[in-house]
Amino acid sequence: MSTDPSDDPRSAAIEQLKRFGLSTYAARTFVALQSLGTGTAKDVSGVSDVPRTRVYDAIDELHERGLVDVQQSSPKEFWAISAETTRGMFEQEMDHRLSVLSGALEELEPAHRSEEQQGVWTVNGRSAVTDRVIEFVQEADDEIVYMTVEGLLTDDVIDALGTAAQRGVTISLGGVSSDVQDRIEEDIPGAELFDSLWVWSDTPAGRLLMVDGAQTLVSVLVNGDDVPPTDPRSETAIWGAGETNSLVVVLRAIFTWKLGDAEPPT
Amino acid sequence: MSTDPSDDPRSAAIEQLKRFGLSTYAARTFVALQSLGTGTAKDVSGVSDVPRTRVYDAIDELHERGLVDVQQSSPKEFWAISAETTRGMFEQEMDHRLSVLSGALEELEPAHRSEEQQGVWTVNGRSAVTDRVIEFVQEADDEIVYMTVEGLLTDDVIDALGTAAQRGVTISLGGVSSDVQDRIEEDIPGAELFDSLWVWSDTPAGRLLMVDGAQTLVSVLVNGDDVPPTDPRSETAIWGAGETNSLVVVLRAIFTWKLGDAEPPT
DNA sequence: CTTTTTGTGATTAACTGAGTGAAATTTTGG
DNA sequence: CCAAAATTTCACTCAGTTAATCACAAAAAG
Repeated sequence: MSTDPSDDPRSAAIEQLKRFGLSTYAARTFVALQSLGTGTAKDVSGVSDVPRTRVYDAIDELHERGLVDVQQSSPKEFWAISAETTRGMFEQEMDHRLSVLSGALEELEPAHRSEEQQGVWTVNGRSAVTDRVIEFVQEADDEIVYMTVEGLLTDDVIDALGTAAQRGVTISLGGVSSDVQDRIEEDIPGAELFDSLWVWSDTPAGRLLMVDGAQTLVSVLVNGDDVPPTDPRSETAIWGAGETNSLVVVLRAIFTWKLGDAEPPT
Repeated sequence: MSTDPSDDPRSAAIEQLKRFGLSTYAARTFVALQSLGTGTAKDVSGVSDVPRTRVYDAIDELHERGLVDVQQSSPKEFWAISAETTRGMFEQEMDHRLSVLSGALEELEPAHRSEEQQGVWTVNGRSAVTDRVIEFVQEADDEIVYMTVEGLLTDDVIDALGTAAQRGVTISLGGVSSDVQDRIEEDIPGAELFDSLWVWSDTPAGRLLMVDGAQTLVSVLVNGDDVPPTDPRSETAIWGAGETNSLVVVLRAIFTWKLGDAEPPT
């Protein structure tokens, strides 16, 4: 609020640079140089609130990272790389770090994951919930039942469903308004569309997913205490896995009944 | 050396997670959970050296970020998302932060950059040098002279040269062994290849670039004090811009003389 | 009902990093 | 060539953050 990116590009940039691992002085110095293009320690100190005597350390840090070039004269002059080059620089570093991380994590990952579970797990945040949905959809073998409200049927979910459909998975999709039905029929040919099962519209409804009758997820849109309802963080979900998981059992019963499926509950 | 990623995926992962903004406890906890798949505070504390009573705070942090799901029971159980999902999570966050950063920086960037310069700038590190080379090549209008040693003629540089060639820029390329010449002729049709100008091979040679007779760069491969010669960091360059820049004047003189160009030195 | 385990909160210690100032070096002007 | 001013480097203090420990409340297990 106090630092809206568009309001004050300075603080926004400084904030991000710090989070990318620069010290406060280095971040401030770089931003100052960015607007100056070129300048001495004095110039930098003038527009950046960095003590002049500390500008040199900051420059060292930046020079090491390749973000600033230095002119060996007295007074020394400093030159910041372009915004575009900066982006490329960090992009590369992040790519690298991501590879290291995921490589290491994969080595640690145990063989078996998320088979039979007793309890029910909770997830916070829309993107985390979406991730979980996609994960489950990707693991589907036979059948997917997915009920959702308009806004939450995003492209990535549709993609995952489409891929599953091609794999031969039966897909039942509920809660979709007629506007979007055309698109769905195009992207997911085999999908069977059904209407919302119950009083779905006036509640803070989210999504409802069942995969192979053994993995289920339910989400709601919370009018959080400090979070506006439009905020992506305002979605919370619970999920459970395994034939005998309580959440799974309940949802399977409901769906089997309502959709009039052939399979009887176990 | 003490923490080779492949030697110890644990510390490598923890290191990266911390750099991505997690606290030490959160990082350790996540890594522990990653190898456990699922576990209680006690379990986590056992394998991670995190005090048991602090595991809960760490989990809070991770749950906020969507990296861990929680089971509301007693004892609470925790579940870490898969390595793949973790990567996706951070990838998305980094993408976003990069956009914010480069957006803010572009707003700050002054109109004019790197026109006439008096001094000579220094750059450290191979990637930074390469960036500068590409930047200059992209700004070329008339003529590029580029002399380099084999290993430093990477794909991205070739791409940039190719683009410039299509723009109608004359390209002279030196120091390329006959092996690579075929490839060059294919990628950069108009390029004129010439042999190394002088005793180029036994020196710690790097590259030598001149653009439009007004922008030049010279690099050497330093056998750094603490840096092995193969290390990408071991390249250092100086560059200067402007018709009257001293480095530019010297190099232009040499090239004009050696290549027998029509243009006389100013 | 007692004992053990689990979860929450408060408190202390250690450390990193921002900020300050003095000393050494270099430049500039006489 | 010398003196004054500025530039640069270095050492130190202080504050804020975070790791770590401890004490206590709540809940399960026996």
